[in-house]
Amino acid sequence: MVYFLLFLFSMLTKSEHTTQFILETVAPIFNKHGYAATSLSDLTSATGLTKGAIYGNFKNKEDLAIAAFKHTIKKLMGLISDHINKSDSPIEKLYRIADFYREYYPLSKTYGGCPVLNIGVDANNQNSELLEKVRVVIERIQDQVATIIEDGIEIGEISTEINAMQYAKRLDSMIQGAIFMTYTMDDEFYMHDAMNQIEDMITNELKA
Amino acid sequence: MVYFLLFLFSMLTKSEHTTQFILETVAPIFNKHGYAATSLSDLTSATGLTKGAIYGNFKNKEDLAIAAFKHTIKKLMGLISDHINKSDSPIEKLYRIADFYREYYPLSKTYGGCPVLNIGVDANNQNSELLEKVRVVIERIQDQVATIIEDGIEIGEISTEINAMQYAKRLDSMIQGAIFMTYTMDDEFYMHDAMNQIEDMITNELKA
DNA sequence: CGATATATATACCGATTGGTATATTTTAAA
DNA sequence: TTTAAAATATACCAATCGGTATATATATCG
Repeated sequence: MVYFLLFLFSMLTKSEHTTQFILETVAPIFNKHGYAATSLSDLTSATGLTKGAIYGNFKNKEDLAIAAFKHTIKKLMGLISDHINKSDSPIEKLYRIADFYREYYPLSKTYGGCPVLNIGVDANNQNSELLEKVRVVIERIQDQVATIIEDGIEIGEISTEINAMQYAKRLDSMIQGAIFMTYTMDDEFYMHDAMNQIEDMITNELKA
Repeated sequence: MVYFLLFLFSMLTKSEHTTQFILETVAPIFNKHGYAATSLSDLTSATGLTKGAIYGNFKNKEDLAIAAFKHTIKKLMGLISDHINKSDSPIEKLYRIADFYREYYPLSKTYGGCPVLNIGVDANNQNSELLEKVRVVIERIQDQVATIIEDGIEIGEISTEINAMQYAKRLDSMIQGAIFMTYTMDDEFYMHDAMNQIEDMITNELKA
């Protein structure tokens, strides 16, 4: 009975809540330190739980790292989707992507950095399963941007000359470069300059 | 006597040769796996030496990692300088930078990846001393590119409208983004597309 | 409440970690 | 060739690693 009421209100059982709590606490640590440099003791001291609790909710360290990555991605993708979908116009959505990333440095810091960049670099040559998850996320992001561009072409907002997927990849690459530079140099110039450049590209290259 | 002859021929004593050998063997490992994920046993088994030999040549693991990073940077910077300096014209030098990076993926793989990207991400939130070395390298690269642009402005090859340092940072950011995407997706499209874009920028924005 | 199931804590495992003190080997110079 | 010094190997250290078996505590439900 109590279980049913709990389920109605929060959609989470007590144990599911613990799982979520672990993910939320642990994700920034994996994101900041990388897989190998994150020890179980880091995780127990951060959560205040013991290894027993953690291994009761996750099979092993790798499974936890993968779940933590997915957890952060889900949150970030939700935020950018919300921001983009405040407009219906494809070209406006593209401007909104640039607008979103202008605040990405302080925002992503909350999650311990950009998970695509950090886990992407960390997993390469190290953890093929985690790397595959990053690749899937990148492909999903690019598909979404390419779809926006294609929609824009269809309704005549964007030039028919544009190769949607190629352009989506180009934008993604520029954004990731700006993220890396901003974090490494601790200087938001890179992010803001890249977004200025992307807005110019939308105006001068994409607009029909 | 024998020492003097050795010095004449190779400019390296036996022990200096060992130091160089360790660096050359160890640098790609640190570059691929990151600092924390590289263990002393990885290094001893790769070099065929023992911990005694390694700690006889380097103070500790961190010092070795820093020396290894500098070692790889020195080699890569030498290669790009050689490539660029085949031309005297600033605008040609910029085209030559794009040309160099077209082959950067297979080239940098030899060294275990791009040290700026890999160590930059790995050292962030982990190793402030190593991060500082990466920042110094990035600043040096940007200074060199900015100087080329300034030279181009001075001799009338490049538009006076251009902010040299800002443009150097923008190019650097785009290149690093292309490196990250190329490595993470294992797809040279990103690198080649970015270099096409950069060549267009040189032609359409920089040229006087 | 009492019984059962679930979740968490405790205690422990062998293996590995970075690092060091010392023994041994190799090198350089007389 | 002998000797002193430098370089390398060996053996060891306490601490920590990821993981597990088991004990304990906490929910859940009849």
